[in-house]
Amino acid sequence: MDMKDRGDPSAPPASPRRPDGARNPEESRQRILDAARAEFSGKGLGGARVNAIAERAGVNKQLIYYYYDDKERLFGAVLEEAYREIRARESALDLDALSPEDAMRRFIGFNFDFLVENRSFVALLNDENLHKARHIRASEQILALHETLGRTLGRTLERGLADGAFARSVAPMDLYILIASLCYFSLSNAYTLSAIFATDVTSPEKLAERRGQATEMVLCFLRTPEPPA
Amino acid sequence: MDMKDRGDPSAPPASPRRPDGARNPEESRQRILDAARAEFSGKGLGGARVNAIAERAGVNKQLIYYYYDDKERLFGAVLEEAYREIRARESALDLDALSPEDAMRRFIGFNFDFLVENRSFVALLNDENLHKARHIRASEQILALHETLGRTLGRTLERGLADGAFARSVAPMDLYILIASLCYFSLSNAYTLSAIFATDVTSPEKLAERRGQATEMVLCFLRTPEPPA
Amino acid sequence: MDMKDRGDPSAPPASPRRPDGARNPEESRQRILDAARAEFSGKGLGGARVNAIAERAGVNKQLIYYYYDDKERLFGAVLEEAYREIRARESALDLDALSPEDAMRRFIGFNFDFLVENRSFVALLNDENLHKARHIRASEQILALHETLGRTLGRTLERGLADGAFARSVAPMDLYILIASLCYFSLSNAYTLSAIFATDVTSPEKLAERRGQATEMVLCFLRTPEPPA
Amino acid sequence: MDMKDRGDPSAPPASPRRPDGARNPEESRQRILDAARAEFSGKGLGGARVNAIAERAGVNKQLIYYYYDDKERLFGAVLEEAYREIRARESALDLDALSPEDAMRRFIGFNFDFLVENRSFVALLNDENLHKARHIRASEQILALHETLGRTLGRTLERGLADGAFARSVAPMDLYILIASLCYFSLSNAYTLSAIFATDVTSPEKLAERRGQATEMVLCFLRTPEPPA
DNA sequence: AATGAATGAGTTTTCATTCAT
DNA sequence: TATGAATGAAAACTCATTCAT
Repeated sequence: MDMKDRGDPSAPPASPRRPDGARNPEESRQRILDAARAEFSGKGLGGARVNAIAERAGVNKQLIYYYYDDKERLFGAVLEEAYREIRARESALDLDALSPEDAMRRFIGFNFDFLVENRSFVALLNDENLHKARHIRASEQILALHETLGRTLGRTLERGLADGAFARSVAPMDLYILIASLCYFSLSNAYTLSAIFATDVTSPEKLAERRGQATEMVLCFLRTPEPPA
Repeated sequence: MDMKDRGDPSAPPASPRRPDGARNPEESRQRILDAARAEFSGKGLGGARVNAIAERAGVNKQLIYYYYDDKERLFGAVLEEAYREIRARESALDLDALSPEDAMRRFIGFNFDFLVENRSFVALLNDENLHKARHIRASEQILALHETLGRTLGRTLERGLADGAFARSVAPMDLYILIASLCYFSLSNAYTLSAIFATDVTSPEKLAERRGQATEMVLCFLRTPEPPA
Repeated sequence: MDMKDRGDPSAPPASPRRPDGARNPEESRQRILDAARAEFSGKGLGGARVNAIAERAGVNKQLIYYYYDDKERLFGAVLEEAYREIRARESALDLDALSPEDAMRRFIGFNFDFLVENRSFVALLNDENLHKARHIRASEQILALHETLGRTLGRTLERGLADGAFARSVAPMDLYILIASLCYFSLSNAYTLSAIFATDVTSPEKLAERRGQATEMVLCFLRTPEPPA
Repeated sequence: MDMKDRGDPSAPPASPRRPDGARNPEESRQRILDAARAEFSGKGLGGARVNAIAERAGVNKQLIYYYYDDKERLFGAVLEEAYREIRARESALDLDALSPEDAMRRFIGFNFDFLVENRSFVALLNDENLHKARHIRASEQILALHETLGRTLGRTLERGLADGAFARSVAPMDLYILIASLCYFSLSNAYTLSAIFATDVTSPEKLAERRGQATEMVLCFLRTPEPPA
């Protein structure tokens, strides 16, 4: 768990030029993307300022338009990169190599940890929902990333049902949503919850505790046979 | 379950005047509040337009300033009203009159249903988190509303532990967060989830199913004794 | 010939407020319109600067948007007012009270003089043609103004044919276009013609001469029977 | 009448390279000029976009600056080429070989036809007038092209007066302007006229008719002796 | 001869807010 | 209590032009 959230690179390197002064288009693009992610996750699409992004990135504002056309598309590109990252890491979990229960623990733990360490992704998603997922739906890339999402989880589930580790049958999508709920909510709503309970609900201790509870909860659920209706 | 979400009153009554032509300050205030809620929940604080709110409310823009001083305070007032409503209904549940398990089912069901029927509240909270709960923290009223939040849930929990219905001890706040997670996430992230899974995750059927799963999950969890660490 | 071209009011009154300091929305609107006409006719729609219009009008720039929504619509409003003026004056000519030949002379003379004194109208029309008459076609008002345009000219023509003053039958629209050509071109192309001929083609003497020639030309044409094809 | 208007080459050849892959500076220059003419005549100097010109020409934007320094000079070059063409064709008419009346018919017909087939030239001139003929006056080449313009027409006029074909003495420049008026106006103002009269004033039939009328008008005028003042 | 990257100045437009009645 | 007029600051975006290769 050594990932770093690109969400808030407070100290932008002075210039996108290479030490030798040469231009570096690839780096420029990436710096813009990083700065945009920080700005968007902190202020939302509407609240983000293109000016601020340019400053954070240390590039001329117009360069943003040169590469990304407009704010909307930049937002889409940021989302795309963020999704690509989580899905890539998820694919690397190699759940099939673990026992169903361990695989499930690992999947839940990964999701929890990823969100904790990528708080900006949480903020991005919230905002994307405000905009009715407009950018996601416009991005074939993002949609393609998720075609296999249910698959891995589904396989683990089936293996568990087969070997008796699990006793309840759930649709993979539903299971995914339940898991994501438990990982996501206390981060997405960290500020309101903390205000209301007058305590920091994202302190390391609380997070550790909640990570355990989420895992437990899902496993309890899967282990218990569905009660007869 | 007959509550109506004030979130989107698309057709504003023609005028805040009463039939007899007299002015009606209370109604004006409320119309502004309703319009603001619709606008804020649809566009966020940053994306909402004071102009649009005035139009929705069918009042002059300046009247908004007359009553609410500025956009921020208007947002705060909207939040306040929304919180007041959910907490008031929650208090009316009379959990103590039910068996611990039934009380727990009722509490979860209520939360689930309330959010389903008040999608605008979900949107409002998301946005408030983007702003680091600034308005909530500034509102003594909202904070006061929550002083007893853990209490009722805690009592139910203790009753269940006492009579053997529950076997696991959780801090009421943590339990509340777990429950809220399961109720809230698929609504707050309905658009992104629906896009990604290429299906409507908030169809009535899916919602009913998820309501059941959330309840089951929490009860399984509470019934199962904590495994020895 | 005492009309004044509103095209270039170089010295804008300092403020749209009345001497007593009161606001004066009607005057504000008109000042914006006048300033816009000057700016548009001098620079074209694309070259005109909203800023410059605001300064000329002595009003806040935003007021322009308050009244006219955007630059395009402002341009349309300017066109509309200009067309309304020429057509109103034209209607006031009372051609039916004159002999056909005098009526024709008067019509031609009026058109010539109007354009000379409203050079900004000529510039406006040129620009509108660059934009494929987009604004005219969008304006029902302008279109309505012209429904009777051919009528008056047609009547004069017929009267002349009836009493033998004229010997050639032309469609009123065609006649109108021929007349307008002779009045319009040396004004619309004054700069290029003057450059090419290294002389001022719009000197008062030249204009007077051309006015006479245009009249003569049309009358010669109308008096001469159409040669057998 | 087989000339083609370079005004709107919508499909730019794929590349300025020759089939053998070699660079082709002369072609690049010409492609830029053609693209510029299309863009300028469609949008005006102010509305034209250097970017768009580059795209139309299929060359890199910077190449435009390499060859033409800036937008203004490019516009001047376009004008220059356009003027060169019309004057060259005009010189080739060989009016002196015809009877005065035929020569006059030919001159008028040529002007009419040239403008019909070079609508972009008309648009260019309109725009140049918006800019007070700045570019023409700056171009010695263009000015030189016109030194003899009045000459040919003047000779035809004199021949006609001498042999009695014409009865009216006009300054060649004035005659030129009258002729040009009749040829130019319904093209320069085609859109506004068509809008106002709710008909296409540049349909082939209308054009043919107007061509005849213009010729007739000028000849009537020249044949009729000036009335005593 | 030709190109992709980068920029600075400016443009329209938006928007919360205040003025004056 | 309610409104139409007016404003200043800032926003996104545009565009001709230059840099560096």
